[in-house]
Amino acid sequence: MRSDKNFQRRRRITAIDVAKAAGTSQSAVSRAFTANSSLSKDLRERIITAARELGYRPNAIARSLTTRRSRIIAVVMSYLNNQFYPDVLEKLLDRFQKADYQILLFTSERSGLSDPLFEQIMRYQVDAAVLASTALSSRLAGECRAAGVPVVTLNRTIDDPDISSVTGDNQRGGYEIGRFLSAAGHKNLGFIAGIKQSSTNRDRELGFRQALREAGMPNPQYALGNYSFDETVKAARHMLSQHIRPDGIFCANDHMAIACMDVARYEFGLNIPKDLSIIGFDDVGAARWKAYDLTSYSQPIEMMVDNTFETVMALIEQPEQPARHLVVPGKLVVRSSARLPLS
Amino acid sequence: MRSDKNFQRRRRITAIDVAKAAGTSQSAVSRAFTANSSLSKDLRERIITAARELGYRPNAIARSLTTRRSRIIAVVMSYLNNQFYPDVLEKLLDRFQKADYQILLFTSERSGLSDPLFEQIMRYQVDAAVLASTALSSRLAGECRAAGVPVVTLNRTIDDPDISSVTGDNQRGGYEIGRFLSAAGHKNLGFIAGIKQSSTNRDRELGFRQALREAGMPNPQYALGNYSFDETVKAARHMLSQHIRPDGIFCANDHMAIACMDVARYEFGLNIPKDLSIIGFDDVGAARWKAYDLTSYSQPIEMMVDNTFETVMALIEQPEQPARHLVVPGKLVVRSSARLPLS
DNA sequence: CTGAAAGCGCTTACAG
DNA sequence: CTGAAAGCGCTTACAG
Repeated sequence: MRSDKNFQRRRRITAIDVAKAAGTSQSAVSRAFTANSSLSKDLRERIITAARELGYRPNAIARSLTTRRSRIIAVVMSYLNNQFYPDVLEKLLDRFQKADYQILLFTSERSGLSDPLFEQIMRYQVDAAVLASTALSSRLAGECRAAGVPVVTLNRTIDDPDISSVTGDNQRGGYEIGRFLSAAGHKNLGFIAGIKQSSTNRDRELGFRQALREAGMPNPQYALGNYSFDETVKAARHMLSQHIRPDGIFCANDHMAIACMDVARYEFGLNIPKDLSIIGFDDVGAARWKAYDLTSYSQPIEMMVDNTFETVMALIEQPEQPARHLVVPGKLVVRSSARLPLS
Repeated sequence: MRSDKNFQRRRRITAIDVAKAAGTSQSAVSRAFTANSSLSKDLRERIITAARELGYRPNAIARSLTTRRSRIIAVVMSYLNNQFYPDVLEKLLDRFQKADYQILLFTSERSGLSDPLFEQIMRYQVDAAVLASTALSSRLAGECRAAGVPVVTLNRTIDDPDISSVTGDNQRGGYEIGRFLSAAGHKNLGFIAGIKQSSTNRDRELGFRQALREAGMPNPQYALGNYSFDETVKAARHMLSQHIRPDGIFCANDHMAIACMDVARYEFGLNIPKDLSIIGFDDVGAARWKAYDLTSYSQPIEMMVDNTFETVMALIEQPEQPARHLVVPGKLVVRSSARLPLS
C-alpha cells in the first residue's frame, strides 16, 4: 500500500496487539479504554497492564471515524500581536484541554479569503468552531453552520442571529468611557476606530457617541486605526495635527491606545493626561505596564472563555438548540492615562 | 450504533454519494481528490462537479487512517504573554497552513506535567511535533522521538543531541550585549536570568559572562526573573536596592527587560539610560514602543520558523536522518535604553 | 484509465 | 461480562 519508500514509521501498536498479549479480544481492549463500558475489573487490569508494556495508545483518529466525533475544536484567530488574543487563546487551550478536547488552530489571513479555511475546517471533521478573528468575514460562520458544524463567535457578533456569540459589553464600555471623559471636563474628544465593520468597533463607538450626546457634547473627531499599530500611529498623527486638537481620545482597543500614547508623547511632546487623556479597551497586560498605565474597559477573558466553552459543549450536545448571545460584563479600570472626573 | 439520541448530525456526504451522482466508482472519486493520480480529464470534471453540487469534502480523518499521515503537526507552546511566542505561532501557522498542514496546539501547564500532554499528542497521530515551550521538561521530546514522532525544538535545545533544534544565536547575543555594555563604560553590571534550566538562559548568560571576563570586568550581579513579569519586578527591586547599584542590566528577554525598566523608572526614579542601561533579548514588538525603545538582540522569527518548517518536513520524509541543530543569526538592535559605547 | 476489494484502527449493536 | 462481526470513509495494489 505504501509506495514512497521513504515513509516507514515503525509498525503501530494496535488494539489487536494488546488483545493478543492479554489473551482477550480486540473489543475488550477497546472497552478497557472507554469510560463506563462494561468490563470486569480483572480483565480491564490485565489489558491495561499489557497496553502499558507494549506502549499502546488508542488511535484517536480511528476512534473518531467510528464515533463521528473528533474531539477537535477549530479555533480561528488572527491579530495575535494584540495581546488580548494570545491571552484568550491560552485560556481556551486550558479549558478545552481539561475537557479532553484538542484545538486545531487556524489564522485567517488578513486578506480575508476564508474559503480555503472553511475547506480545511470541514475536512478535519471538527466538532465545533470558535471564531475569534475580527478580520473574518461572517461568511465563514454561515458556511460552518450550514454544514452542521456548531459555531460560536468570540469577541464579535455577526449579523446572523442564529449564530451564538460571546462578547464583552462593548456598548456599555464605550458608554462608560464617554461619560468618564465628559465628566472630567474634556472639551474636544476624539475617537480612533478599529475595523469599521467589526461588531466590537461598532458597539464601542455606539456607546461612546451616545454618552457624548447625553452630555451635550459634539460628535468626536474621528480617525481610523483598523486595530493596527502602524495605522493607528498615522491616525493619531493626523488627529493631533488638527487645528483644534482633542484633549481626550478613546481608542477602540488598548493596542491602538498604546500606539496613540507613543505618538502623543514622543512626537507631539504632550503630557498624558494633562494635555491629553487616552482611554483604551480590553485591559490587556500592557495596560498595566507603568509606562502606559492605561485607563481601559476590561474584558474578563476567563469568563468569556468559560462561557464560550459552555456554549460550545451545549451546541455539540444539542445542535438544534437556539443560539445564545452572551454578554460578559466588564468594568472601567481607572489608571492614570486619563484625567479623572471633577468631583 | 449511536446510542445517545442527542447526537445526530445530518448524514455526511461521502465519496460513495458523489460516485453515485457522477455515475462512477468510489475509487474514482478518491482519485479525483488526490494529486497526480491517473484519471481522465473527463471523469475528473464530472466528479468535481457532482462533488460541488453535493457539498462533498473529503474526510481528512478517514484519509489519514489509510495513509497513516494525519498532516497534523503538534505545536507545544506556553508563555503566550511573552509577545515573542504569539509572533512565532502566527508565522508557524502561516507556514504550515500554506503547505497544507494543520496545527494542533498544546500548552504545557507551567506545572510541567508533560505526561498527559504526550498521551494526547500520541493519540492524535501527529506527523511531527514542534516544541517551543521553555517550560517544558526535555522528557516530552525524548518520549516523542522514542515513539517515532519527529520532533524539533524551537527556541530551545535539549540535552539529547539526536533531537533537532532551531534557535537564535543566544550565546553570541549575550556576548555582544556584554561587549556593548562594557564598551560603554559601565562599571557594575547586573544580569536578570530567565528560567535557570532553559537553554536560552544558559547560553545568553554564558556569552554575557564571557564578554565581561574578556573586558576584565567582575561577574555581574545576579537575580532570577524566571521569564515572568512579576518575578522580574521583584528581582529588579532587589537588585536596585543593593548597596552598589548596577549601572547596566542585561535581562534575558525583552519581556523581563520591560518589567525591569518600569521598576527602575517608576519605583526608583531612575533615568534610562543615564542612570541605568537596560538591554533585553528577542526584539519583540514592544521593544519598538517608544516608551521603552529597548536595545535588544534580535531573534529573526521568520527565519527561525522557515528553518523549523524545513527541518520538520525533512524529518517526516526521512525520520532516520541525522538531527540538525540550526542556529539563526540575530543582531544587536541599538535603541535608546542603553548608553552607547564610548567612541 | 477504471473498478472491486482489502485494509487502516477503532466502536458498538448483537448474541451469548 | 465477553467476543465476532459490521461499519466508519477513505487509499491503493491489483487486475482488467
